[in-house]
Amino acid sequence: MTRVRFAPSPTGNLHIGGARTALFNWLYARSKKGKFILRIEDTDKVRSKKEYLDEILVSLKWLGFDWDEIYHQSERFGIYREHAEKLLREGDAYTEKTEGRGEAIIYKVRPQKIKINDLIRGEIEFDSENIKDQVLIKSDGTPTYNFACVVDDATMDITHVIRGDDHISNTPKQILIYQALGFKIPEFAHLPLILGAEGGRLSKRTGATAISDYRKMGYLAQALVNYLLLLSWAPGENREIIDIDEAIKLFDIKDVNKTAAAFNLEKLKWINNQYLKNADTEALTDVIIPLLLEKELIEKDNFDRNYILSIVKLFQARLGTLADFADWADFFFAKDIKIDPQAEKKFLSRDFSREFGLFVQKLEALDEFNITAIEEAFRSLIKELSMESKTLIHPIRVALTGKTVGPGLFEVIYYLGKERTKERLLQRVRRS
RNA sequence: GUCCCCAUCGUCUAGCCUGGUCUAGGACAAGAGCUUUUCAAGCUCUCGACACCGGUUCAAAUCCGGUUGGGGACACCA
Repeated sequence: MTRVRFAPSPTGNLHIGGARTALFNWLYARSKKGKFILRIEDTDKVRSKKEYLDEILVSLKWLGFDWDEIYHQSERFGIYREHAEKLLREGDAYTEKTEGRGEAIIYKVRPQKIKINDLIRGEIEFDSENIKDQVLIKSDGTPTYNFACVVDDATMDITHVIRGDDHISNTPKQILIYQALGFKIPEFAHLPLILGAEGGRLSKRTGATAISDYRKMGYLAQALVNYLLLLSWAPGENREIIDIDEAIKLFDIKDVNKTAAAFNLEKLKWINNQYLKNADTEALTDVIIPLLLEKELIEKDNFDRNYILSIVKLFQARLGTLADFADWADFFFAKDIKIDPQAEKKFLSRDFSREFGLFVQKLEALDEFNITAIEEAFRSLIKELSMESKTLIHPIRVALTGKTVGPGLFEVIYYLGKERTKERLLQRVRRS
């Protein structure tokens, strides 16, 4: 039975890199019909925080990575000590006393070559002469990362250790301990790192890194997972949009790339748009409503869901993120619209009192207020005024929406309704 | 400094294992145009890469070696 694990440390939020490691472990487990185990590496009592743990679990669930078992290292200190004492008895480790502190247990590294056969990279060889003796149990009684990791992976029957590239140099140290303890050595697969846009380490400066931040920014979990997947694996046949169930079928750890990949927000946004435009509009409306409430564009228990649904439909194909909706469609909900100063300057610096006034009259005269009728009214007006349609369309759009971009004008007018359209246009009419 | 990993368009990648079908394919971004109602949607087109040097071979993006470049690790952090 394949057993893999994701072992986050609750000393910070779940970030892009961690999510990617979790993704490949989870994907591997599901593709092999094995188990995905979550292990919380909370041996650092000072830096580990409950709120980080909660955030990590919520983010993993949001991404859809359900786990089969969960363990906390802080509950297993006895197990680590037992194993360390075994090494002590067998002469593979020694103790060292530091002033003012307790006694540390240290593993004695003996000369040898260490080979690992990485599932992604092939054979990697190390010489133990480059490895110092390893502290197993610190003088405060807590285990070190490399030791707890080995004891846990072995006792939890982990068959495949899939983790970031940055752990390659930990691997020989850990193999030494596996051997000393007589444990079976698991398979290793080291994933390439994700770099920031400028090639360096992924940091706050190169964009938000916490998964919860992407959620807040309006990215869909499926889109984020899809993007992360593409960062070092390709489904083939030039496909980019792939749902997780299909990825489970096609995934093979051997196909994972060796090269570090730069994180690119533009592409993430594009993928997010692909998911957004294909999303079920009803479901999309339900996730958008809370965002509108938050922005106070609608009031709790006092909004027309069907109306919101029709507006969502209007914007769905062009949204980059969910947050874009509130920014782009605000004029459908706000009482006082914000006019973009640039737009005002460009399209409303001249007086359109006459044109707007006449257009309002045309709209008033309509028997039926629908998109076709509105367009016909507009077309007849520009004909009478011998104007080009765009010279009037843009000013009207800015007066109604405050923006230079948006859905088709006649749809905007229709969904805005006759009253609000009139009101916003007449605000621009100077009485003489 | 020592050890380790990596190297195809600006970015993500396909191809590499099993050399010829590669004047290297796709996507994002960028640029141009169309959509005579905008673009932040759609469509069309353009720009753009096998890091370098040597070797093996009839033939190398593909195999081998080196150089250069990038990244990572060297804690009683995880």
